[in-house]
Amino acid sequence: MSRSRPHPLTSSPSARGGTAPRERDAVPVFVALGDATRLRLLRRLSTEGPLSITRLSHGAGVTRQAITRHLYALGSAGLVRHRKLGREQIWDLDAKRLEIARQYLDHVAAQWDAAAERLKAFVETQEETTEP
Amino acid sequence: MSRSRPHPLTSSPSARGGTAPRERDAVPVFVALGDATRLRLLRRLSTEGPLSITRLSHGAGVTRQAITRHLYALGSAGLVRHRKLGREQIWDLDAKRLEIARQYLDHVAAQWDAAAERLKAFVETQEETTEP
DNA sequence: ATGATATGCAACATGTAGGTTGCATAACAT
DNA sequence: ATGTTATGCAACCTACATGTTGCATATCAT
Repeated sequence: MSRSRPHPLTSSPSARGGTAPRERDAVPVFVALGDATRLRLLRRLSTEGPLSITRLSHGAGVTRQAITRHLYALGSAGLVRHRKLGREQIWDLDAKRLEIARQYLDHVAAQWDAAAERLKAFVETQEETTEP
Repeated sequence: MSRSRPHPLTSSPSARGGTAPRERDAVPVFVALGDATRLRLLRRLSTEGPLSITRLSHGAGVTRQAITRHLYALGSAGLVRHRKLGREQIWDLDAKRLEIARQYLDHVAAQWDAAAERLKAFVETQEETTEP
């Protein structure tokens, strides 16, 4: 959809100016995404907007404290952030870091695109040398 | 770069035909990607082509057994596969599953794009409205 | 002031990821 | 036949992620 359009929110420095995202930077993002509860939190935040811990805990299947930890996990990966609002703590997506994460994903996907095509070409020429 | 071009290998059904990838399916992929050693393995496979366990172990910084485990971890996420070739075990990327993984990433990225724009619009109009 | 609500903090249990070492086995080279 | 190379298998260790419970504290509503 909006895949190759330059984003207005962030000027996307690292991926464009020649500096490809390194594995080291991508790892914590993937780690953060590697949990069903956290993915659900991200989806809720991306569809319902900013929410408090308590609201995010409802229907989550785990305790509020567990949700709190997941939120901080997402936070240290730079995917979400929070602000205090009265006695509530409101969490929302961090657009800036989200853009960076998106570039990681794009980068990985592009790598795989290239690899897939190399693989295709490879298979076409190598098919018979391996096995009967 | 090759982001919006329809892929020849797989006709990208899920992003088009309505079946969006669920979190449950994406989680193991992200888990597999959430490790520096494994990302390096994927990168090597995507640039150097199919390699044996021993070759993948060289310069990896950990033991061969550790690499073996990482490879099987990537394998159970469907990102790589292996075949026996003499006394060697050759690992390579699994193009089919890779395409599915790529769609996950695209889906997530698209979600975030939309959320980012909603956020932008939200901030522009909501700056003063605190609570419902 | 008082009770209800939202969160913070800390201790604890448990599973498992990631790594190691040691030895066994299979396939190759000579 | 024999040594070398590539891998398999298993036991073991350690750190940490995930979840819990219990209690304390801050904020709100009345």
